[in-house]
Amino acid sequence: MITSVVAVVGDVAATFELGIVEQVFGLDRRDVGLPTYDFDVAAHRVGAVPTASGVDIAVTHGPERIAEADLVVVPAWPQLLTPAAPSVLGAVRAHVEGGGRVLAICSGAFLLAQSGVLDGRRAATHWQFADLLRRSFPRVRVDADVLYVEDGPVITSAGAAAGVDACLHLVRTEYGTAVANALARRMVLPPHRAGGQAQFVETPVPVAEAGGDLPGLLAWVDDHLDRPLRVADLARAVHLSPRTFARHFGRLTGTTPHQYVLGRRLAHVEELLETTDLPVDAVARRAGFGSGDAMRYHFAARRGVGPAEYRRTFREAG
DNA sequence: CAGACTACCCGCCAAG
DNA sequence: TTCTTGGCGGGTAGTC
Repeated sequence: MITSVVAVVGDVAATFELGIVEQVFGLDRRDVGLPTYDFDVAAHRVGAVPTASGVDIAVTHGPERIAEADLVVVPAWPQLLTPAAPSVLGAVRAHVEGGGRVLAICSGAFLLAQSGVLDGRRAATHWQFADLLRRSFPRVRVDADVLYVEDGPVITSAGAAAGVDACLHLVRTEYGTAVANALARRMVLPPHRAGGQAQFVETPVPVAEAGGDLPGLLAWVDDHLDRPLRVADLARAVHLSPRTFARHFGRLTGTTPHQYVLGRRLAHVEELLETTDLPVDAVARRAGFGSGDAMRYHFAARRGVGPAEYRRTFREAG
C-alpha cells in the first residue's frame, strides 16, 4: 500500500511531467472515492528550483524526505548525464533496496540509472534519449519501443504522456482496476488508455486520427466483450480485408487485434473479480472467454497470480 | 495435462 | 517510382 509519495527534482524541474505526478498523487479526490497520499516535492537542497520557462518552484524538502516515502517518482531528469547529488542517489538506492517502489517518466530514467537501481533491469525512456541511455549505462536493458516497463519495483516510461499510463498502471497494481478507472475518468482519459498488461505494454494507446472507424470499433469491442470477436469479423465490420485491417490496427494501437481483445477481456475480468461475487467461470463467460480454463491460462500468464487469489487479495485490502 | 485442432499474424510478393 | 492492398505460407499461440 502506498501512502507517501515524493517527486524528486534536480537543478531544473520539468513542469509537465511534474504536473502529471501531481495530478495522480498530489490532489485530494476523496469525493470520488480515490485514495489520498502524503505528496511532496524534494530536491538535494531546499529552495527555489527553476523550470525551463523561467518560473520557479519552491521546494521545501531535502533528500531525507525520500526515506519516508513508499513511492519515489522522478518526473524527469533534464540534466541527463549530469550526476545527481550523492545524497539523492544514495537515498533512491536505499529506498529500492528497502523494498520501495520507484517510477521514472521520460528522462527520469537517467537519475535511476545513475543510482544503479536500473542495473540488470529493463527500462524505458523517451526515444530521443534511448541511445544515450544505452551507451552510457550498458548494464541497463533499454527498451525503446514500449510505453512503459515494469521490472520488479522499478517502473520507467517513455515520453511525457506515457508517464500518465505508467502512473495509472501503478495505481492499478496497488489499488485495482476500479480505482484506476475512476482516476482515469476524473482526469478525462479514455478508459482504454489504462491498458491491462502486467509486465509491459507494447503501445495500447489508440490515437483518434486517420484510420476510419477504428476508434469507434474499439469502443464497440469494449461494450461487447462477451461476444466471440474473431479478427475476421472485426475486419468485416470496418469493411477491410483481414490483412489490411491488421496492418491499420497495428499502426494505430501498436498491438494486434487479437492481443488487444485479450487485453480488454482481462481488464474486464479484473474489474468483475474486484467488484462482484460472480463465480470465476461466470466472470470468464462475461468477459468472452470460452471457458474458465482459458481465462485462468491468460490471467495467470499476465498477472502472475490466479483469479481467485487476485480477488482474495483485493478483498482483504478492502 | 497432453494432444489435436483452429485462429492468429508476420514476412513475402504480385498487383493496382 | 513509391506506397498501399490483400492473398498465401507456415510457424506459433490459443482453444477445447
